[in-house]
Amino acid sequence: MARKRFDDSSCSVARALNEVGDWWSLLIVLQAMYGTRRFVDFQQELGIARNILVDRLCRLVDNDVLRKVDVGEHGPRFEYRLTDKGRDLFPVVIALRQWGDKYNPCPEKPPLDLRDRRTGQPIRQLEVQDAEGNPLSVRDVFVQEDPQDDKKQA
Amino acid sequence: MARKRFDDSSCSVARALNEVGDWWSLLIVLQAMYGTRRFVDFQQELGIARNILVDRLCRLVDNDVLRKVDVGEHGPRFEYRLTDKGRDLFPVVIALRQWGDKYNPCPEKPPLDLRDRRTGQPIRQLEVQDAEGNPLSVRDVFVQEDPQDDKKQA
DNA sequence: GAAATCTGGTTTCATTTCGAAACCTTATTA
DNA sequence: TAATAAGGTTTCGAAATGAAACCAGATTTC
Repeated sequence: MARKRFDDSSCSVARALNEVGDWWSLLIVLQAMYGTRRFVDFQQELGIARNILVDRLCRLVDNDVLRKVDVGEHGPRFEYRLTDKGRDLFPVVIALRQWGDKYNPCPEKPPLDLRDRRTGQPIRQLEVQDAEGNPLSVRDVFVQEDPQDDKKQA
Repeated sequence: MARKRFDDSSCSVARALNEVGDWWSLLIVLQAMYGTRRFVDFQQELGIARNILVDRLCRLVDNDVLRKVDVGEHGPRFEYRLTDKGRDLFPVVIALRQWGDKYNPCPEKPPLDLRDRRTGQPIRQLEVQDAEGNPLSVRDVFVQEDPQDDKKQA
């Protein structure tokens, strides 16, 4: 892909977006979190063009977000399953979902109600927190400059 | 834009990606969180083409993620500032950053060290939690079906 | 055992989008 | 008066996208 890429960027957000920052990749990961595993199912549930889906699945596999597993006992069958790295996108997806629910609720339906399987309770609102668990806003944080200048521990 | 859009999608993640799900929008928001406000600064710091930047800024303004403020006392001057909605993308950005730091660390530099302005301590790792604050993985959650259909308990 | 089907793709091609560079307009400064 | 700055717009070639047709191996159906 010839879009400007950021493989080399010193910003890890940019590098993360490099892997899952296009229109489809994160939706594919989301579908996978819902349990979708097979090519045709991704295709139908997302309504994505097949060639694009191939491209994205390959890229996600290359980036170790998904694993392609041959389950073909009768006929060609493959499954695309989340890796640990892929599952670790859970907070990203949840953060996006909560933001979407807050600012762009669907007028008809209520938002999807995600709950803890164990207790049946809704999950908590994600928030950025300080070391003690107090909520932090954008303005409450700063970037600690490279501590190698002043001799700090490693 | 003629990419498949999801304005109508019942999935709030899809609707969120609709607003900030392209290559540049979230990076613009990130820059804004770092304090960038002016057109030329976004352009130079991100290395984005000017026409694309115009398009994305307009879209972010339309979607109420940024506000365009005329600060032109002498000559044309505008600032693009985060709205509350834009600032609420903070957890999304942090989730992406932490994921990127974990799986795609920059080999040379250490990751950006975000700290709490008040205490100087690093911020906490984001995690999805249940009502009591215990961590939840993808597999620990389920989608509560619309409770009006069947009278189920949790 | 031949035909239709399912799965997981490729290929082709028209339409969009991207990115770079040139240009434009208003206003300020040298 | 000329040069510069800010914030765009225009143009154009290159790349990505999406739809639909095609393909190939294996399998069920008749």
